[in-house]
Order: sequence, then structure tokens, then C-alpha cells
Amino acid sequence: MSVSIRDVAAQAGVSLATVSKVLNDRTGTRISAITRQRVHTVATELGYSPNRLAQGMVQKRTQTLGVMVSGLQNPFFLSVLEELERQAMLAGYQVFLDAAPSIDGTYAAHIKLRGWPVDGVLMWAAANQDLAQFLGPQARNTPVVYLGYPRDDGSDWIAFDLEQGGRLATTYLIERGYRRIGYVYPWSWPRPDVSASHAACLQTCLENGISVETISTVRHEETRRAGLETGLEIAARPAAARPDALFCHNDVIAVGVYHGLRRAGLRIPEDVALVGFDGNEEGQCLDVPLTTVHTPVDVFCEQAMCLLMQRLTGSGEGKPQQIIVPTRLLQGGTA
Amino acid sequence: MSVSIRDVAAQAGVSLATVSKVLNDRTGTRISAITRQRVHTVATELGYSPNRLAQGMVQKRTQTLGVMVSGLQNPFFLSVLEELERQAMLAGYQVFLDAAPSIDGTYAAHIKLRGWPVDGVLMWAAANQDLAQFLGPQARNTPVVYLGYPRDDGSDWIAFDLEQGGRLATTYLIERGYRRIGYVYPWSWPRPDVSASHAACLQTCLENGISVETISTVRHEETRRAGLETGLEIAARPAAARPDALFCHNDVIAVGVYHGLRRAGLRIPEDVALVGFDGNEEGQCLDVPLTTVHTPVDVFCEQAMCLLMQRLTGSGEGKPQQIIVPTRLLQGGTA
DNA sequence: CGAGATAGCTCAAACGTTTTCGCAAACTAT
DNA sequence: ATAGTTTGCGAAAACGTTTGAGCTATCTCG
Repeated sequence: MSVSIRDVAAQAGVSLATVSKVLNDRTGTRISAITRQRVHTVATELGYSPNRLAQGMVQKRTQTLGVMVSGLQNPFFLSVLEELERQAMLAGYQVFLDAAPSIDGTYAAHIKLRGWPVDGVLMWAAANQDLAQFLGPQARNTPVVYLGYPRDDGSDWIAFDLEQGGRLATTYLIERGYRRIGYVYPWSWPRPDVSASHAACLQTCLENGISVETISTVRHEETRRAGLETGLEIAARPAAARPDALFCHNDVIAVGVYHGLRRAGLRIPEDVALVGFDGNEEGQCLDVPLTTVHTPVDVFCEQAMCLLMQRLTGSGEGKPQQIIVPTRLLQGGTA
Repeated sequence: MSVSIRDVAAQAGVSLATVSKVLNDRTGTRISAITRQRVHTVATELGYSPNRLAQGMVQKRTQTLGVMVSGLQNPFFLSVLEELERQAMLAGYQVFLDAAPSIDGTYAAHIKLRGWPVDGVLMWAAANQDLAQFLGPQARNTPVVYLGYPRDDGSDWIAFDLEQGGRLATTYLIERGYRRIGYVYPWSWPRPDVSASHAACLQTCLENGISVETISTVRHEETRRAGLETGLEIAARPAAARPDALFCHNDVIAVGVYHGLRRAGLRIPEDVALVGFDGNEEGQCLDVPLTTVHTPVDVFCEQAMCLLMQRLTGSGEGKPQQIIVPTRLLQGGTA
């Protein structure tokens, strides 16, 4: 059906090899201008486009990157995906997406990516996850850059400085006079090491003699809905038993909590102050813009892609690279 | 590097063909139970997984579907994507995503999908767009189901009943006593045929002698930000020159408008009523849930996939199929 | 016991590229 | 004129799989 290089060759009266050389036109191939011209015109008028499968087979690379992220319903992860995709295209790669619905990232990868020969993988993964769990043996030779959390297994990774961000927000709240801080996240407490921003918040409060409470979201979800219900629950407490400021693990939760508190009739920040984490568009488009810790997704993704490209072009040698991206406070009206 | 079928064959002491037959294990291949067993164990202990590129080459199908949607920042499109992906996996296919940032869908397809031999395509496309624009000649033999808008070019398509939804919402507003309706969408007026819900709104108002105004979003975007700014603009008008109800083309815009109106101090629905279109989670998690026209994405996607599967398995014969999915009003607190 | 059937397996072609090597022709220098 | 060099192009292998045809034992039945 589809027009192949063979058809072009026949039509142009040259060999397969010649067509291939003309079309890929590396420096160093010696083809006369006249042949070159003829092949090009024939190729375009036949509407030829190379079969990537065949290319991939012989070249042993597909110019394709796997991106594994979880919870795209969270705008933060969506922007990570979009930015990674943008960066990938800039570098001449296409993205094969493997998204997981849950936050703890049981990726569909073992189904999706398996057998699909990507040249490299960018994976948002907790420290105890690695590619091999999902890809199996195929993962052994696939360069991977882990996103999101520091690791100590000698792999390349990049992470936002959650610890610094956590201190930033907590200090800010304390300076503004809040004294009963609640940290809202989607896990069960106590569960150590799941969030450096949480740890930093606890630590900072401790250092300042401020009371702090860890609050889990309803059903341990990180959705707007869960945030909303959590906000309602908090609002239902008597005022004295209520934190006067809430620091949310991310903006999706914060937005939900925001609406929950408001639905219960509380004023923000007068009754309860609110700080989020990531700074997505949604939080900034509330009727009061969300005060939040801004995580610069663009530089994060650019650096991540840079790491991966080093592995891909540098053919794998070199020490593992580790990058920590600082955050900054984005002052809105909710705290 | 990677373990191939050849390695398995050698290790198991059989031929390539035998390994292939065992692993694909169609009915009709006659292999002894003992050999079958040995091949399986060798394959698993070697960690073999087939190279999909090679499979694709010889079988001329990749078990891969292209999905083209625009504007994933709109949760509606994201849920379409996620649901399509879910359906695809159920059917044994993987999804290759081609997302376009803009609403008018200049897909990256001509870069992304081109040359990637997908077995079929699901494309969210205005009536004047078709796959060939983006894929070029490759599109000729690729089955495609168009999503979103009715078409008359003899292709398979599925669309929500925007016209019915538009009437539904407008009638609802009129019955509730609103008399100055504004329709907010991201295009320039007049521009016919871009939105059947808009046309239905105009028509219904006309039939009822109700005044109606078409309002374009700021910068013609459909983002929360643009909605917010549009809301601010509307709120800045003197009360008499303001619509008393706004019908927004989708929920993202509605959510933005909601916060814009609120930021300007207006009450919803007392000062201005608000109706959206699609019913995503975000709209339902405002402090007042959004009244909206609910579009059942799950049945939409299921039917879409069903159409495509008919083309894929039925080898292309049969009349073009056309499906219109009805909507229903989801009563919230904003109108 | 012999002819035919069948079970179990292997051979080899094919898919559409890229790429190395080699060969002939056309130059260039002596 | 001859030797050497360069230019332009083609032949063929290779990538990893599927698949239909073919081959050899073994089995079945008269």
C-alpha cells in the first residue's frame, strides 16, 4: 500500500541505497547534484515518508522517549508532561506517554512501554521505585532519568527542593503571625520520607515552638474533590481546634481545600490561611490568587532533558548526575 | 544487547519458528506440550520480550492507535484522552498521543505521527479538518474516527449533541427567569458554525423573545485565565448593561468567569447566573458547584473506540457510521 | 506390510530501511 | 600514456520477527 523507498528508487531510476543516502543526506555521502535533485522530486511527488519501524530496526534507535508520570488530572503533572514533550521535540525526539492514574504510580508501563523500544525514559518515581520494576529486563540498557525525588542508587535524577520550599512556606506563615499550622497531604501519618516539604514544615515549626498538625486528605487522594471534603471537615471543627493556617502538599489539594473552607462559610485568609505547592494556573485563577511555593517546571524539564541527552549522546559513561531545583514563594492573597 | 527470539531458540534447542509459534500460540499450530513447556520456561528465565518494531514490520500492524486532541490543559480533553486510552488498552491497543496546544488544533501531527505506523487514529477535529492535512499521504489507508463535530465527508464520526445541550441550558435559564443572556466562547463573532450550542442558544432566545449577546473571551483563549479576565470585564460594566446570566462554551471558561465575577465582588447567581458545558470535576468542586451541561465522556469514548474497532477488524467495509451522544443538565448552584 | 495421514518441527522468504564495501568511470598528475 | 585518486553509484547484509510451505518420523488402517 504505502509507498516505500523501493518505489522511489524505481521511479527515479536509481538504487535503494542511493535514495536512502540522498534522503538522509549526511555529510560524507557523495551523490551528484542531479541525482539528488531527481530523487527529491520523485520522493515528494510520490508522497514518500520513511517507515520508522524499519528505520528503528536497523539503527537500533527510534528517536522516541518514554515519559512516565502519574496523575495527569493534577495540572502540575500535566505541565511536566507538556514541557517534557516540548523539550523532546526540540531535541528531535518523540514522546511515548505512559501515564498512571494513581499517585503511588503503579504505572501501566509493564503493559505499555514493554517491548516498545524507546531510546530513553523520563520517569516520575518515588525513591523506592525504579524502571526495572515496570519494564523488566528491557530496562537494563535503557537510559533513564528519574524525576521528583532524590535517590541514592547511583542513577541520574532531578528534583525540586521540597525541603527548601517547605521551610520557605512555613517561615512565611510563622512570620505572618500564624501559630497553629496544619500540613495537608494525601498520605497517612506517620509515614516518614514521603515528603521532604512535610518534614521541613515540622522541623521549622519545632525550631520556632509553633504547634503543627499533620492532616491527611479524605481517602488519601490528591484530587480537588478530596481537598474540598477535607476543607469541609476542617471547617466543621470548633474554631479553637482548627489550625489558623494550612500548608497543602500541592495546589490541587489547596484549591479543593480553598473551596471546601469557603463552602463552609470560612473566610480566607482571615479565618484560615492557605498555602499551596507548585503554582499552577488553576490556583492563580481563583477569585483570590493562591499563595504558593512556585516550582519552575520549565527549568526542571529542560534540565531533565539535558541529563537524558547526555546519556544518549555520551553513550552512557560519566558519573551519575543529580540536580536539585530551588523553588520560590509566590505571594497571593490566601496567606 | 537485548535478548531476541534467536537466543531463546538456541537455549531451548529449537528453531526460531518454533519459538515464535509457541509464544504467539494461535490455535492451529501443532507443537508438543513438552517443547511448548521448555520454550516458555527458557523465554521467561531469559527475560525475553518481543521486539515490537520487528513484529510491526512483518505483521503490518503495530497494535497502536494515534490519538489527536488539542488543549489538554482543559480537563475535558484530558478526560477524553484518559478514557480513550483506557478503552484502547481494553481492546489490546496502545495509544500514541499527539496533542496540540491550541484550540484550533494545529496538531503537531505532521511531525509526531508522520511515519509512525499506527493502525488507526482518533482525532478531535473541526469539520473542516481531516487527517490528510496532518499526516499527508500516509493517511490514505489509516482508518480514522473523527471526534467532536458532525461531518458530511463520508467519514466515521461521533459528537456530543451540542445543539440539544445548548437548548437545554438556554431553556433552563429562561425558565428560571433570566432575560439578558450572554453566550461566552473563545471565537470571534460573527463566525458561523463553530459551535452548535451557540447557535442553539441564539435560536432558543429568539424563539422566546429573549435578548442574547455573544461575548468572546479575552485573546480568544479558552483558559481559566482568559475566563477570569473576561469575567472581570463583564463585571466592570454597569449593572444595566450586563447580562443577568452567562452560558459558557465549556467549564474551563465558566470556572474562570466564575472567579472573575467573584473577584469583582459580584454574587453568583444573584447578580449573574452561570452555566457551563461539560461537567468536569473542577467545576463541581467550586465552593458553589457549577450548573452545567454534562457530557458523558465515558460513553462517548466507548462508542468512539467501538467505531474504530469495527473499521480495524471489519477491514474497512461498511457504510460510514455517525453517532450523536445526548447530554443532560447538571444542576448546580450557579444558575 | 505398505500406503496414506498426521503430528512436530525446520527452512526460508519477507517486511523497509541503513550502511559498509566495492567497483567502474572519470578525473589528475607525472 | 600510465598510474593514482576521486567521484558516483550499486550489491548485499543486517535488524528481529512471522508465516506458509515442506520435510521427516510416527501412527493408523486395510
